[in-house]
Amino acid sequence: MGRTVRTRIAPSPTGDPHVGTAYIALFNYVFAKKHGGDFLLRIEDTDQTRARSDSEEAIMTSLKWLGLSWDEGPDVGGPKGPYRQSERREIYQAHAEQLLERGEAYRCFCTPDRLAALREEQRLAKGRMGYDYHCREIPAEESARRAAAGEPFTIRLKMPKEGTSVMQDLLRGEVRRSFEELDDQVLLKSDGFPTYHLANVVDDHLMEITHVIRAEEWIPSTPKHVRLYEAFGWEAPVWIHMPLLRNPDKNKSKISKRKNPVSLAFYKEAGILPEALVNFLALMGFSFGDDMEKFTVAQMVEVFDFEKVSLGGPVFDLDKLNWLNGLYMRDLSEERLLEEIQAIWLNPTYFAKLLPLVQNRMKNLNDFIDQTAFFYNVELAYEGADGAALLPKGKTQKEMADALMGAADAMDAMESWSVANIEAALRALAEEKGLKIKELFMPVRVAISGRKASPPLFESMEALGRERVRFRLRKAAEYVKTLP
RNA sequence: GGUCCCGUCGUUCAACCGGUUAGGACAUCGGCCUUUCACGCCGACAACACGGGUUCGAAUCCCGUCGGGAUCACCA
Repeated sequence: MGRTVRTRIAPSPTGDPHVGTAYIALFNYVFAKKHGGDFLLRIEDTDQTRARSDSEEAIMTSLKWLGLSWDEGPDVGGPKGPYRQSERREIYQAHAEQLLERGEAYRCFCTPDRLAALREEQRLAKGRMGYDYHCREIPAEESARRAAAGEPFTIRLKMPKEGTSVMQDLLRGEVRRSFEELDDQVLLKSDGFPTYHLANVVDDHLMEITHVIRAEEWIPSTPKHVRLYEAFGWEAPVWIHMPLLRNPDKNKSKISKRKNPVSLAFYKEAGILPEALVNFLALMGFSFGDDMEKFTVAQMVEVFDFEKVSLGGPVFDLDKLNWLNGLYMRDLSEERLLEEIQAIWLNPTYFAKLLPLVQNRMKNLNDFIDQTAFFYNVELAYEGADGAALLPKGKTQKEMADALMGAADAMDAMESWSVANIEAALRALAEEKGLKIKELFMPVRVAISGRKASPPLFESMEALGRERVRFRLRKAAEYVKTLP
């Protein structure tokens, strides 16, 4: 020991900052601080096709909002930078090259088509899945010649074909897995970018990460990482796999945006205080001791120990979060309470957004309150005559539930949140579902405003924000199933 | 399906490496407080997945079964 503890959170900027990211970040942060170590932020943007431009900044904003600040990262820099993987391409290429020279890896010239066909074949045969070593034995000279000739290739790690991989997990003990079921993982893609596996191991080593605290879903691929450390001749970090947050559905599946709000932005819009959210996240798996449930991150740092972490997949339960948040609300000073409310809703910026939407509908100043009420809360009640409009004449519950869920998905899928994009997405959806415009727009209007009469639909949705809109569309989809 | 991980009230977290009427919290249901609601307080309901072992004694240790989850990409 004696080495400074260093942990990291390594999110991929592919969308809205995820509650699971905050969850894992919290434990990384707390563990590092407990041991007087460093917590770093590294952006894993090696997938050029999925990265979203504004996502990285949103991630940083959200983590800061929660009070989880990093000692080194893309914004603050640090001695082991850069902290953005897209800026480290040469490093990965050099390391892949090194593995090639050592005979620990090889070039693979298989096309995506061939690999897809192979997978399909294996799936049908119900046999062993994974790469068939097709290119593993290509002689070095031939491999070099084909590469030089411009033939596209990936670089794969040579895994042992037999034997057992052993990994020590701090929380779970020894985890063994036979090499026979592990194939030769691609390390460097044909576009020259590394896969997670390579980038992650290289960076963790170069950044001197001592403890890898990540989600359980990584357990199956950890043997590949262990093998990589061996291939490089490096010392592996301590592995710690946290349980996965779960949906409140029957099976407790891994938390997902189709079933549960997962965006940190949603919780902020829902009026949750950051200290309550982070406290709640801590409760997922961790017990403070003495039945204490309300505590700060600083207090958690004091007492933290992985022995106080349990492994069952915790269900993310909004009820308890809201109760906890209420506790924090009551503790707030009037000054701070006022500040918070002003910051989120009662501010000129937000008013400026809403006023144009309702001005010509107003007969007096007080109408503003009535007509914009739905912009200031999260969940709407659909009982009553207006709610019944979620189900247009001649349409079935199933059809409309499907359409509303489709709308929720469409809202998520669009690149940037704008009035024009919202409208285009909804028109496309109506077409796709075979609905008349009003058969879709009225239900959507009711879903997001709770009323049949509302300010302009797309502008209202835009002002409401993506997350609340998606939440309401999902809720309306559930509600419509209960309609007569 | 193969492999791996997990398994205490509906949910969450306890019960130190075997001995408890299995505890706290959320939710639910009662009651008190209160013009109402909320808060607060009091109370009720409610769990060791199942089957074998080991042991004087098992929620706790071992094995099996069942259940759930994750994973099997040129995504992370």
